[in-house]
Amino acid sequence: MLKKERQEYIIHQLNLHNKVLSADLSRNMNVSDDTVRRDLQELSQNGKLIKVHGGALSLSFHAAFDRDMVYNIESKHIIAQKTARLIQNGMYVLTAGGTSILEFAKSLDPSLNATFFTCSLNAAIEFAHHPSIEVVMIGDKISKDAMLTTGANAVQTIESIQADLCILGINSLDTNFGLSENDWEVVQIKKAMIKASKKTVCIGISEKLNSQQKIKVANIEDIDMLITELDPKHPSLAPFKRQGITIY
Amino acid sequence: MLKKERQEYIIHQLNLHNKVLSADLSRNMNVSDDTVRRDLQELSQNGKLIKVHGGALSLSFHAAFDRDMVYNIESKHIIAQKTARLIQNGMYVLTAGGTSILEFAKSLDPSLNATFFTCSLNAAIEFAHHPSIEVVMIGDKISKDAMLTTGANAVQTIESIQADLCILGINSLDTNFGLSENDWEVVQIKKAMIKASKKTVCIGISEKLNSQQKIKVANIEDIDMLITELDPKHPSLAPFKRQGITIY
DNA sequence: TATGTTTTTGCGGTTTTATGCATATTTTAA
DNA sequence: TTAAAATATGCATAAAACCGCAAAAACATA
Repeated sequence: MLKKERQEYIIHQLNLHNKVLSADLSRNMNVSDDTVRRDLQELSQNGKLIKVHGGALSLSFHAAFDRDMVYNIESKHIIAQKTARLIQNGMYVLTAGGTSILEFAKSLDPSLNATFFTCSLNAAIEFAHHPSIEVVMIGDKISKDAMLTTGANAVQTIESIQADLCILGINSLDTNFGLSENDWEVVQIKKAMIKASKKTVCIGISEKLNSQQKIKVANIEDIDMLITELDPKHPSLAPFKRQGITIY
Repeated sequence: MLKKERQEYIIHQLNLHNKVLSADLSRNMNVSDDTVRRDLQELSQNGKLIKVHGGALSLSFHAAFDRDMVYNIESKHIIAQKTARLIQNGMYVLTAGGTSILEFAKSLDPSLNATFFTCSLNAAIEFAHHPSIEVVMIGDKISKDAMLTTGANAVQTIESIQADLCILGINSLDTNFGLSENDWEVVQIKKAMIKASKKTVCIGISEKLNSQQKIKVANIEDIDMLITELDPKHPSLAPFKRQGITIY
């Protein structure tokens, strides 16, 4: 069994069960404990899983645990404020979920009048706290991992909207592969959102740039604008600018 | 069960019930008391919970205590547990919002398999924390006061559902005037929910009984069951029993 | 194909961690 | 005050992690 094969198997098992035991892995794959441990270590370093004594846990497991993670809060604040400046009175805006979106919702000008459509429960609640904007929740079955409504019904609803702007949190953005995700259902939603909007804005911390995930959401040319915590002139953003994306 | 997994479980239980008993934990997780104690100690040191003799308390416990609802927290717990017993595997359940509903969502048996439809953002989030139930969010414009989706679209969606049970939090219930509310939009939603369900259950603390509000949601004969914190035999419930409502 | 280089892997020995148990002590509640 | 329950403490044990190291495999390159 090849290294890459093994690691994919591990991730697969993790997606399936949310946890794996080192002993199980080494037995099932017929390799030594050390090899498994090295695999887990590597995957952990690449942020693919959480290594713990005796095995590993999936990332989504940890996410709920450390919701007080103050790690990137400063960056997200900057992003939120930049993004908030884009919204003008009377706009119709589509948004998905993610921490960046939540932060953005909190940063909106209190006097703003606009209409937000969202699939994210948490974003909807955040938007609803705003005194004057209108919030429309797009209904469907809830995907528990993402806390988003997903499914044919949601997609259909989105298709019936003509929005000015679509704001998406970045999971992975790459100049070649474009915007990608690893949850098929969520991808369907985001694709529909992009299609239903005149402009698409991607927001997220720069860490998420130049990485790929399993499923493509959009080609790089479908993205109109990119907002990170970095100054628009920052060299690491130049490749995206060359692809015709407005950096803000 | 891995250490981190256990600790995750403990935090989860705390978020749910605001307190945990060491004995319960060690039994549910099949580990020794010592292990649980060490976990609690570690979590306490990391500021994740407050350790007390016999178990632990959630950090937000005191915050929750300040709120006006604390007064009724015990009652709501009783109501929630009674209501949870009504739900059986395979059921389709419609629910609106309210604190009673939220408490109910937390009390569901972890092994339950059922499908919940709701207009309430907070309820949806609560339901989505459950490991196995399916949650469908009914979409539409969000009413900021109630944090519910309301409108023609939501009503139409509800009409397309054939539910076994409809669970409504009581705002006001009166033997003559029936169930009433003071928000017209919310009334439309609740009416639709009752119509779309085989049985309608009203839950809420007994304080809400024998009061009226502006707009009627349903006649008293449309209510099949009433759940309060009181014993079913309590005299103040007798008038409702006489109207043919099952008291539980 | 041969050859040198890098990567990957498994092994032995050591260290660390996790857990349960026995026992003594403290806390709780009747 | 007293019995029961919960906690702390020290210890034993097994499992897992770590650390080099050397063999094996994969790779590159002439």
